[in-house]
Amino acid sequence: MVKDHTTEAKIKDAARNIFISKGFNGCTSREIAKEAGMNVALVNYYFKSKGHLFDIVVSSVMKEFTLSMIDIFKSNIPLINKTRIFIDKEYEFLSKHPEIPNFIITELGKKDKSFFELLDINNEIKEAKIFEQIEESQKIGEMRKIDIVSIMLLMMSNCHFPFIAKPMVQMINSLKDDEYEKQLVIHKQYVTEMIIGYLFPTK
Amino acid sequence: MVKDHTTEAKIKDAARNIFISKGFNGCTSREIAKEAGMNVALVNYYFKSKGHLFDIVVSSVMKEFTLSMIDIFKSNIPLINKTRIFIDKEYEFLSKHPEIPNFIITELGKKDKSFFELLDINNEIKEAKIFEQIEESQKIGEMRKIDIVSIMLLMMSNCHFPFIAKPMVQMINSLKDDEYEKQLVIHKQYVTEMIIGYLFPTK
DNA sequence: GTCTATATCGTGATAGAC
DNA sequence: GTCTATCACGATATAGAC
Repeated sequence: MVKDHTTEAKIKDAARNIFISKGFNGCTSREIAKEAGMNVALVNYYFKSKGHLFDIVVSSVMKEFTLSMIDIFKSNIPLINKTRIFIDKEYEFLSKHPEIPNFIITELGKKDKSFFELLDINNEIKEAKIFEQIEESQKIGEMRKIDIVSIMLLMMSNCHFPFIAKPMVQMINSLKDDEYEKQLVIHKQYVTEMIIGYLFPTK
Repeated sequence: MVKDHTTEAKIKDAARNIFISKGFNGCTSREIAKEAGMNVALVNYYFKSKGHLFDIVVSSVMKEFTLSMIDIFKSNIPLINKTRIFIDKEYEFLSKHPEIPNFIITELGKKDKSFFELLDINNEIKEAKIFEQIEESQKIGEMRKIDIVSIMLLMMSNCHFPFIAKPMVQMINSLKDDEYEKQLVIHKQYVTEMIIGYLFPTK
């Protein structure tokens, strides 16, 4: 996404856009080259092969995606506020990059799944001390006692699905793009209210 | 899914399985023919082209998918029970066909989106009188006053996402397949509790 | 209906001129 | 570095034998 004007960066940006919206098998090397304003040969000159270029894009996108998620965990604020802000930031990020979750899920289902080792997201999360914060909040009776995986599933389900399933939901309800955008703004409020109310019943 | 032994049915079943798991561009006609135990020529003899066969499979899958969703709406039971049963049935259906939502969403993003006209799901839903039931429940103060699209989004988010994002969630939490299955059973309880609690605050 | 053989085209990748 | 031209391969689709 960086606006660098080197040839290499132009190719990578074009590849990113096309891979995300069409997937690896849904596009051709020539298409990427054309989007970048050049020839196929240059793509292979800089990135050796389509597959190699794809791997680079996937790593880059996944890094951006996971970092955007755990970024809020690092801040030193109360858990209940973190929860609100997390939902807020997720909707903000996904409004800008609505195709990324689908891209990651789809391509993750095929590949050899060794990307996450490379990204050491686990270390990043542990560093954020979010687990301790949840445990403490549950101990003092502020947060409902639910395992961490289910908490993550609840949060991600209600943040990501509205973006992932946009074409399906739009079609079922005959909604235009701008109507669906407005719906999302409303929906975020409901989601926040529901999740906070469920995870923190005393508030 | 019908176990018919005609050649045509064998091809359609094979195509269904492969298209759902790999997508249109992720497989070849030969692969489908081989899975069906025959030659490429026969596939085109019965279905004219790969694209035509794909359209037939998509229509069939979407019909099955939408009917499974609105089936529960037709029954003549109280709304709160319908809500519980809907979640139950969705998890049951998705456990059997975990790849279908992703398939529909992905392929829906590309195509010309005229499938739903063909399926007249709208008529089916209206026939089920679910809208009137929701309106009535909201009027008597039983159900929280939320628009129908957001209600649908809440339900689908929490039912579908855990299946759609399985590879991602599994990877982040280093869960094996059987561990994730157990997680889903637990999660369904939380989801039911949370949604019922939010949509029907007085209960 | 079912097969083998083949026509036609598009794709990934590279060689080689500039 | 950047281009044109080309190779090698695999894909869809079909013709034609049985």
